[in-house]
Amino acid sequence: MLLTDLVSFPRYGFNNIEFSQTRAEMADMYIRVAEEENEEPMEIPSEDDGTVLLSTVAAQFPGACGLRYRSPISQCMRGVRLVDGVLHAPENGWGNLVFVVNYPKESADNKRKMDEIDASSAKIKRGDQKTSDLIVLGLPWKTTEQDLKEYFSTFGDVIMVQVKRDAKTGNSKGFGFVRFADWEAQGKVITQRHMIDGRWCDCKLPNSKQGPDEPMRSRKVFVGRCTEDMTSDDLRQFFMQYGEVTDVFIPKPFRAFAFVTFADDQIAASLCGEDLIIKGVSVHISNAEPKHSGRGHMMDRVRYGNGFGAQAFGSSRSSSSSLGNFSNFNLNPAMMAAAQAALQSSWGMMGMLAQQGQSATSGSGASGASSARDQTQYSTGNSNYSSSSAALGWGAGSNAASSGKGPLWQHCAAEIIIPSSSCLKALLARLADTGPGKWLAAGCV
DNA sequence: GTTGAGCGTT
Repeated sequence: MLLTDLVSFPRYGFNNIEFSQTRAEMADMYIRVAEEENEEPMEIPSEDDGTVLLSTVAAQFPGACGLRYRSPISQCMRGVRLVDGVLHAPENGWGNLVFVVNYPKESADNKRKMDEIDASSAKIKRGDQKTSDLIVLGLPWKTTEQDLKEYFSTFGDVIMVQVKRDAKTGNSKGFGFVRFADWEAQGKVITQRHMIDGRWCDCKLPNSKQGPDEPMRSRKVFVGRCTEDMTSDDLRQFFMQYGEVTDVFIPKPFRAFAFVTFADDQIAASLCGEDLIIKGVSVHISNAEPKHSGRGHMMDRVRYGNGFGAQAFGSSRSSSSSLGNFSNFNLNPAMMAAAQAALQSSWGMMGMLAQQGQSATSGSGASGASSARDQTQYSTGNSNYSSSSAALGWGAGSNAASSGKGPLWQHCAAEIIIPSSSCLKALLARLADTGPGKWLAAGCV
């Protein structure tokens, strides 16, 4: 700390050499965070009570789900306590330790795999790294192009900004466009929200730049049974633990549901069918239906119970996903067998696949029909669905107990349709995360 | 109370 700092912040009085921090004094403190242990740390602001919000970390390190640090005593890496999106200081305060960002395992794995794939495949198609205009939604009326340029320049070279205005009055319409010179800047800007002149704004690929079949769709999940006290920040902080969250939408007025979009469609797929506890409330995750779709798929899906029956669409079309496209990922028989074995043995985590515990009355015909229907509905012009799809089945656990007592996996029955190899991958990744399934990941995924 | 706003006079 420089002398001038002491002058301008008199609370660190000269005679208080040790800077012992009371609560009040911890306000405006920064902690040091880095992507890797040896990299140059970035200072991240803490809250008034000395905690640090995970969302603050994620604003600088998109996708972050926690922090760790090397204990000066044990020399081991230690995790920072995380409760409801709030990071709590280690016993002796944050001090000058450098905290290292944790990323969700699957996300990191996927990134690494994609890197490997990129490196190994000679055809480096840099073509899809061209930037495009991004729409900026939610701008304050007063925001000018100058303001926009100033704000976005912190992410990279801005080569275009526009604020759309009413031709007659000249009033802002509350949205605009921005374009970056480089693709990395664009990627970062898309994956976080932006505080511009006092309002939170979202940056997205404009509709005109999206494929006709909206590849984003499969990265989005529907969150049912939300309560009114769940803010979008709550949801963002909660879902961050699974992977990078790029959007949260809560309809207003309150309607007891929300949408959460991930950067990675596999993470979205892997959550479908789950009941998760947020703020003490059980919410239900399922796939997000296309926005302006005709009605009627709900009935098809509901009875299959595990929610997988209808998540067929879009999953193999994520070619514009920044994290990759696994549509050419081939399932070999060994993997199929391994997956099936994993599912059949009672590892107790099948609940994650079929927590609904519906009594699984449908056979393959019914849910197959549902998938096929979804396919025709959403995958127009795409015929690789069937070639990359796979179905896994296992025998029904007969102990019904739909009351919710007993291990969740006992409720699983009938079959799970895995609509694409990418979904299977997501499943395997999650299986691998828990218990004896670990070998699966090492060997097969 | 389980399926969502707003998208470019280029």
